[in-house]
This record gives sequence, C-alpha cells and structure tokens, in this order.
Amino acid sequence: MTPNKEDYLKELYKLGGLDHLVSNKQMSQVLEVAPASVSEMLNKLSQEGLLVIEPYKGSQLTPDGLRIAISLLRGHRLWEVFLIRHLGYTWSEAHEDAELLEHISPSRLTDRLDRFLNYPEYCPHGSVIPKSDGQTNEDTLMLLADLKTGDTSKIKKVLEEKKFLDYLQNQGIEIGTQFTVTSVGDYEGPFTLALEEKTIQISYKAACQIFVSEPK
Amino acid sequence: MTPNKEDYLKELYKLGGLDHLVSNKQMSQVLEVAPASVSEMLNKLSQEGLLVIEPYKGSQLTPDGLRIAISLLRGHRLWEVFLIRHLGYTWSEAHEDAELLEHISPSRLTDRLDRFLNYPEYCPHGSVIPKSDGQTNEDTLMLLADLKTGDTSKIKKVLEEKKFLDYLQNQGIEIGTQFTVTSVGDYEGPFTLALEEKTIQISYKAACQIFVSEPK
DNA sequence: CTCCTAATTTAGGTCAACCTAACTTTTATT
DNA sequence: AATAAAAGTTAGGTTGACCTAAATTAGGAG
Ligand SMILES: [Mn+2]
Ligand SMILES: [Mn+2]
Ligand SMILES: [Mn+2]
Ligand SMILES: [Mn+2]
Repeated sequence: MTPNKEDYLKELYKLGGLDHLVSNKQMSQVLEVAPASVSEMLNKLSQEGLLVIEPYKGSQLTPDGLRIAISLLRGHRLWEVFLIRHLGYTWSEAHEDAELLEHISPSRLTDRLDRFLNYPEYCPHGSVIPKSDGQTNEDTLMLLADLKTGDTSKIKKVLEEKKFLDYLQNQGIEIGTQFTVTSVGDYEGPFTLALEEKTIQISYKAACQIFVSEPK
Repeated sequence: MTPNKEDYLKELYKLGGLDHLVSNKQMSQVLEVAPASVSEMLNKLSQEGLLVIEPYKGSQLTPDGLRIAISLLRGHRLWEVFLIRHLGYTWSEAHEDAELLEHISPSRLTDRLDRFLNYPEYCPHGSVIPKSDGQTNEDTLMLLADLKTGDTSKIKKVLEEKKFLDYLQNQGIEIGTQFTVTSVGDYEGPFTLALEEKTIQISYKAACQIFVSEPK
C-alpha cells in the first residue's frame, strides 16, 4: 500500500461509500490525475481485492478497501484536531497538512494521537472521526441550502476545500454556530444568516456545502 | 525534492558534515540500497547543486544541500520529542516514526511544532536540534569507550539504531544519567557502570555508541 | 612497481505512477 | 433509431528509484 493508492481508496469512499458506484470522471477530478491513470490504478486495486469495478460504470470499495479508507480518514481527522487545537492552524492549513500526515499512520501513531487528544468525536470541520475498530456512525444532517426563511439551526459540518474553508473562516462561521435564516434569495440567490453577533450573507453555492442540524 | 532524495542528503550530512568526503559504500549501507543506486542518485543530486562528487572518492554537501539536510534533522528531532513527550513512545519507536514524519515538513509545521514543544534543545537521544534558521552548535563530547576505570560522567547522547536503542532503554540508560566506570574489561571487554540505583554492564561496542561529558 | 581486492561506475532492466492520443462504449439529443 | 457528445479503456511513452551484472579505478601488499 502506497500513499497514492491510499488516496484512491479514501476518495472512493468519500464519493460513494458503500451505497453507489463512483465514476472514473469524479475520481479523476478529485485526485487531479488523467482519466486513464484512474482506470489503470483502479485495475490494480481491484486485483488486490480492495474494490470492484463495473466496466464503464464505476467502482466501489470491498470490505477490505473500506477498512483502509476508514483508517485513512481516521488519521486525517485526528491530525486535523491536533493541528488546530495545539499548533494554531487555520481550517484550510490543517486540512492541507493532514492530507500528508494521514499516510504516516502505523496505527500505533494514530491510536496514541487519539488518546493524547482525548478521543475527539469530530474533526474541526464537523466530520465524524471513525473509531479505532473502524466503527463510524454518521449523524443525519441536512443542507443549509434546504432551509427556509425563519429557520433556526446550527452549523454541523462543512465540505473541505481550501478556498471554501478560508471563505468560511473569514466569515466567522464555526462548527456549532447557531443562526437564523433571515432571507433566501430567489433563483439560487444568497442566504442571509443572523449569527449571535452579526449578520452575514453567503452564496447559494456555499449553502450547498454546509450541513446543519434539523431546524427548530 | 522527494523523501528519498531528502534521506540521501540527511545521511550524507550525518556521515560527513562539511568536514570530509563520504564514501558511496557508507551511504549504501545506511540507506540500505545497492552501491549502484547510490552512484545514480548522488549524480542527480549533484546536478541539482546539492552536493559535490569527487569521482571514486566520495561526496560532500554544498551549502544548499546542507540547508535541506539540517531542516530534515530539525524536523526529525522535534517529532521525536513530541512522540516521546506526548504520545508515550519508546526511544526506538520514536526514531522509526520520526523517520517518516520528518518528510512532511512544510516548515510551517516544524516551526509550530517547535513552539508547541517550547523550543527544546535536544532530541530524546541527546542530539542537538537545529534552530529554525539552520543554526546548530554541537557540544563537544567524548566516547564512553574512552573513559577509564574510576571516571564519573553523564550520558549525553546515543547513536540511533533500533536494536541499540531498545537495548539501552532496557538497561535503564537515559540521557543525563550520571554514572561511574567501575571496571573496563581488557581487549575490548565490557564496561561496568555504577548508576544511581544499580550497576550495569555494557559491551565495548555499545560503549563506542554512547557519548558522555568530560569526566570529573 | 605490479598485482589484487575492494570500491565505484556503467549498462541494461524492472516496477510504480503518471501522461497523451487513439479507440470503444455509454448516454443523451434529435 | 441514428448520431453526437461524454466517459471509459487501451496502447505506448516518460520519469523516479531501485536492482544485478559487468567493466573500471584506486590503493595497499608484496
Ligand atoms: Mn493524502
Ligand atoms: Mn476535517
Ligand atoms: Mn526519512
Ligand atoms: Mn533522536
């Protein structure tokens, strides 16, 4: 197993889990490699029994592949907690460096880091950190974009993409922040949110990348 | 710069610094690759201006190569401090995992780790940790093997090699431990050391891999 | 000074991970 | 159903890092 292969498995999991097939196109985009390279690598991984390919349709992890993907995600998220909690990283910096650190995980390292951090449940961006045995129970959340004017809710999770993370942190959005939707622009228009201290506007696109709890 | 190349530079520094040429044989041994691979890689690195080769004689870092080597060593040793101080690693485990972590060092990570650890001066095995600007002032130490019966001194530094580190830790030797040499076996025989609590014997070979302060 | 041995270099491969270009299959549109 | 566009695969090539085997050089022993 190399860092490269690990990233293929991890992205395959993030894109499709065990629910549905993931297209090579998507993989090629998130991994930033040519489609041909994806075909090639997925073939190797399927020979190693880590995923199953439906030619021309897409691919999906096997239980073995899933195990590896989850342990990667576990490492990634624990490192993020460390970088932010102890080293003063920003959201996007943490995500970047965790992308490398996740591959250094003889599981002794991950498990000890987990203990050092006192077994955190979520990464700084709100994703669940799988347990050492691979167990991971996802919360059921809804998209901010699906809220209506007047709804009050809490930010629970955000997608991890450098520019988006910087944008959110500049806006002062944090996991756990409570807010009320004060207006929703028509035709994929912007959302206006009343936070505790201030009011902010975010684009419809951003609202599609933010997960929130059920509104009250 | 790849992790591989980094390790070549680092080992070249550890073996020869800026004082003398290092033979390919030595490099081939510490890096555990074939001599031919060393020739090849050193050629590439010399084309990148990171070292200078005297054909058939050996090679030596340039200032550029030195800078990289030192920052690697810095990362390596800081990670060791973290792993031992906060994650409960043993001497040899720490050295092993630091070997990987050292390559993840966008210097923002190293520098923040340094601050988090409160700017430690030495790694757990007693080597000096270079500063962020590359400055590094080595202490002048002597070999335990050169001590005479009756000498009293302190353990200051040990060479980092897995089996050796485990051996030392089992013997209860730590950096800073004070001891008195109570006997020296003839003909490369063992050294007997009186520590605070107990008396131990170590082989001549081990005594050549342990550095101590001037005896009083 | 010659010869031998050990160290080094060179030559010719392998393997992982990528690429581009050409071809095939699927799917969406008329 | 025919065709065009999009997605996927195959073929052929590159680069980095390694290897073994063969040739070359340096340095020491006689
Ligand atoms: Mn990664
Ligand atoms: Mn995260
Ligand atoms: Mn290393
Ligand atoms: Mn050390």
